[in-house]
Amino acid sequence: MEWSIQDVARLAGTTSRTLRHYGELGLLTPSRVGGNGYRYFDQDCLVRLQRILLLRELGLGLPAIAEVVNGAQRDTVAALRTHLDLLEQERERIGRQIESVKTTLRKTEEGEQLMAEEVFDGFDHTQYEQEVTERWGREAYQRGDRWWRSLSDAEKAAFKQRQVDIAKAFAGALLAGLPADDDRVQAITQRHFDWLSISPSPTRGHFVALGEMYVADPRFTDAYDRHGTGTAVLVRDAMKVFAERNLND
Amino acid sequence: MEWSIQDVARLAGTTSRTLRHYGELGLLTPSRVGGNGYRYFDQDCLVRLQRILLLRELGLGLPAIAEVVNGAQRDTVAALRTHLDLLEQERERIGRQIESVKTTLRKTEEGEQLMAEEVFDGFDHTQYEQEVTERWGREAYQRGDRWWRSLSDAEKAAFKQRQVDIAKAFAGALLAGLPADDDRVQAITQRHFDWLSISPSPTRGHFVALGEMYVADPRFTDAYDRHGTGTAVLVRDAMKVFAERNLND
DNA sequence: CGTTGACCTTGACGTTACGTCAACTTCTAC
DNA sequence: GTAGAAGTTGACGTAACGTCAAGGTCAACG
Repeated sequence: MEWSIQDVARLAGTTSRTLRHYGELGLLTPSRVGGNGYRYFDQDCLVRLQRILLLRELGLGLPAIAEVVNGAQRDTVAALRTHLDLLEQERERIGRQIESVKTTLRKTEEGEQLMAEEVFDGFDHTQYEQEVTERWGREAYQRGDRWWRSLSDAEKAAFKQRQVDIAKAFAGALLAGLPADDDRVQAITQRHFDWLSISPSPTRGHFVALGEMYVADPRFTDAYDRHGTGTAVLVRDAMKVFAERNLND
Repeated sequence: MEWSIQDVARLAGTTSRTLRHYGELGLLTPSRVGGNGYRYFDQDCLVRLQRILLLRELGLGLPAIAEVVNGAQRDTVAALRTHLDLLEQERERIGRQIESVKTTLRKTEEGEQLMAEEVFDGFDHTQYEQEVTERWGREAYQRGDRWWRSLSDAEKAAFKQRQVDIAKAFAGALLAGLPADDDRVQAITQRHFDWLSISPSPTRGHFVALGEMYVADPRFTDAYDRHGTGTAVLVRDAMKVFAERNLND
């Protein structure tokens, strides 16, 4: 089963523009892109979109959402459980808001003095951003951290050095004016892929999304562009080509 | 009792910048401005801010919120009741969302096929804008009703007669096959507008909404269609054209 | 009395998450 | 085969603030 971009937009109560936007950010990659460029989405995409919209409603920014749905939680089921938790919390918050308004209503009717804090109980919903990133951040961080700390100092240094070497190689390719689909660039991308594959092996969509993140997240672009401005963009393009040639979804 | 801008920001879980922004838009004027330019807010301001934040959470744009809190609902208590209703609705929507996610969770765990519509049940929260403006229209009608009952019998009779004259004129135009944007029809609409303006002068949106009410409310359609079937529809269309040409929002 | 630090002001420009054309291609259906 | 709905990629616009910059105000403490 497969849906067109308009189908999905209507189903989710959003617009096709929004879906394309999410595509650009590597948030929601179509499961299939036709030879004509048309985007098609499958069931997994729908579940992913459900998660995205949930997180958005909880007030998270799109980059934060990207980190959550791309990186951390490979386990969809666990992620959905967390979402349920947050939704319950949200419902409870609405409940507190209702009580607030009821109080305001009653006291206004009776001309009674009302207390400032109770007027706004349940109104601050900026808490979620923290809560969510904390929850997922902790999890992702712990996984990464455990792995990282399991390395010896020499291994750590080697890992860092490999990233620097690869970044330099990309920067050199950029300087030489090589296109993303050049064989030599793709060879570097293979090294890059291997380097990333030390952690659980990524699918095609995953790899492409990772590429998009490079140009979106300043932390990553810095790591690459310090070796030459524009390197990060080349890396992303090269990753896209690499994914199409070598990975299956 | 009086609060500084920072006090209010902290109480409401927002920022001072936001409060200043609302001030610029005429959404929330400080109850007092010191000789030094400092803004101070009293209890009424807090209640007003509560309403603003509520409407914002329901997805309304700031101009729409301005219309609601400035224009129509002078009666704070009635407004708060409406808000309570909307909040209950919102809570119910969250409930539907929770069910959606639960379904997704269960079916994902069991590897079952999931249905597209149920994945996104409760996700579209664009409905509120409509709902709120609709209610605002109803409320405006009720205000009109109170005004009506305050008139003497003679005044009521005169008012009715004018309506009948206008309705007959519209019916005649309909019989002659004139379109809504015909000058003669628009002249009648001007009379109609003047007739309505006896009650507080309407904005463009208000006038158009009133037109829509004519075809929705049987009490009104009767009053016009008795002079010829289809008159109410013509009236609505003519009002729309008139509003576009002569009224500003 | 001076100064330190928290708080206030008014601009003015930056940012996020899309909305909204524009210009063009592609599928669907009579 | 032609209309019309739906798709594409840019590119620019916008709403609701965030974020400086440059400066005035106020309580308090030494």
